[in-house]
Amino acid sequence: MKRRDYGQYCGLARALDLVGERWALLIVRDLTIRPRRYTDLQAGLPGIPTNVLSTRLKELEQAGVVERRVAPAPQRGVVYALTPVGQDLEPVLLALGRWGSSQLGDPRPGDVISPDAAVLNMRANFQPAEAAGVTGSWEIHVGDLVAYAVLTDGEFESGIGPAPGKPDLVMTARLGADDVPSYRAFVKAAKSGKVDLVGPRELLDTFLRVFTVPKAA
Amino acid sequence: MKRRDYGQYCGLARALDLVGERWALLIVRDLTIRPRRYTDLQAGLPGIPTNVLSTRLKELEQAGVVERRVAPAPQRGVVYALTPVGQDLEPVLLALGRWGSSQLGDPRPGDVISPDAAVLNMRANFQPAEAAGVTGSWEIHVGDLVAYAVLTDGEFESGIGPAPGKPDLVMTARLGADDVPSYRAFVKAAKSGKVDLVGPRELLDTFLRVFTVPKAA
DNA sequence: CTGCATCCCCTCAGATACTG
DNA sequence: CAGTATCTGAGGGGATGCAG
Repeated sequence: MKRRDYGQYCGLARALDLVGERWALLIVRDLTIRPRRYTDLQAGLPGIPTNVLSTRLKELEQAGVVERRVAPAPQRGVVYALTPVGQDLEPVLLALGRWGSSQLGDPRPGDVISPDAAVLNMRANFQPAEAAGVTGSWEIHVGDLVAYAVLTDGEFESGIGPAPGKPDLVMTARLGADDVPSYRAFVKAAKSGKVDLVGPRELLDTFLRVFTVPKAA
Repeated sequence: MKRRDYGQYCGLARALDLVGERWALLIVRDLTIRPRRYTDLQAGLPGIPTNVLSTRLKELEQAGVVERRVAPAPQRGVVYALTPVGQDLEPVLLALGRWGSSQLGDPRPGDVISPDAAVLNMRANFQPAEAAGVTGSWEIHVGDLVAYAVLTDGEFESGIGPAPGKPDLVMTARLGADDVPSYRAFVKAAKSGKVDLVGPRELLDTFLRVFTVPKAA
């Protein structure tokens, strides 16, 4: 299998050789949330041709970024997961995601908003400095989307779906009719008080402090 | 001009829409070092077809990443430079560069090593914590490549060519016959003492502390 | 000499259909 | 569920042409 490459001895060029092909980093994005099956990835990447997904998975596997596992008895089937090398891509995803977010205006009609994107966005907004020593758990509801964040003495974990265990604060955004259920929309709603809370109110401020980027001066 | 896009309301997807096309980030890489002319870019990106370079520059311009300037009297001609938005991509380049470097083995025959790659690599290795309060200037020679780094009370600047002003320390790597003149090769040489110095020896240790990533335990 | 535009070829993305 | 097979067309790779 001849892979075309940039032919430069350069970290950036090598990175692009490995994960620069179309769709590759979006596949990695979905896998950072949790391991997925083939059809999960298809569903999370609207518009990806099945042959491209198939090809990318093979390439990423060969690159040592993705691991193909045959799941054991209970559910059985094929599951794709990130290798440690693939997990090391998270800073890249966050850097790209932050930059892209700053270039992201209002959603255009037809834009899909996936739960994975929302969780990535929350992670990209995470402020480790503000989180130092903080413990707590939050559950986020925006439209159909449910996600959670758990802080254990500053250690951050997040994912799609209801929080594992009982969350300290459940937050449900009250969206306008036209609002798309994104992490952005949630934060916007939360900041303007358009959010229903189940739990202590102070934890909302904590959340906003730890999980949003402060406005530049 | 209809640009295909991922159709996701997601920072990462948007970033890839804007700078995810082939060659785009390598063009940005070269422009982070300094503004360039069309032919400079061609020379720095061996293998890029001229029509692709032309197309990318237009796309990047439209994306607000690159600015096309018509240089005034002295040299006259067209110069491409990064806009502030484009400069904000530096964390992305560094993150990708770091990851890619970790996946970068020995240079393969035919691999080109460009000065831009070397400077990006030095920047990616920069340790702000170690640099706090440090002032000094270094000039690096590896094969034909000359680059410099200047620290002014922790503020970091770097580029291709001889240092502006008289450098505190000039370092020239003694390469083996097979060694490719990369930043990596320089660091390797410097760490093993295979480097000729003009200036105080302690500054070499300072350099290695500030401009290399410490080995993980 | 710089700064592209044009042409041709061919790979690869995109879409759909189909199979173990 | 997890892909493979097949077709089409856009766009990358490479060479060349040409105006300012």
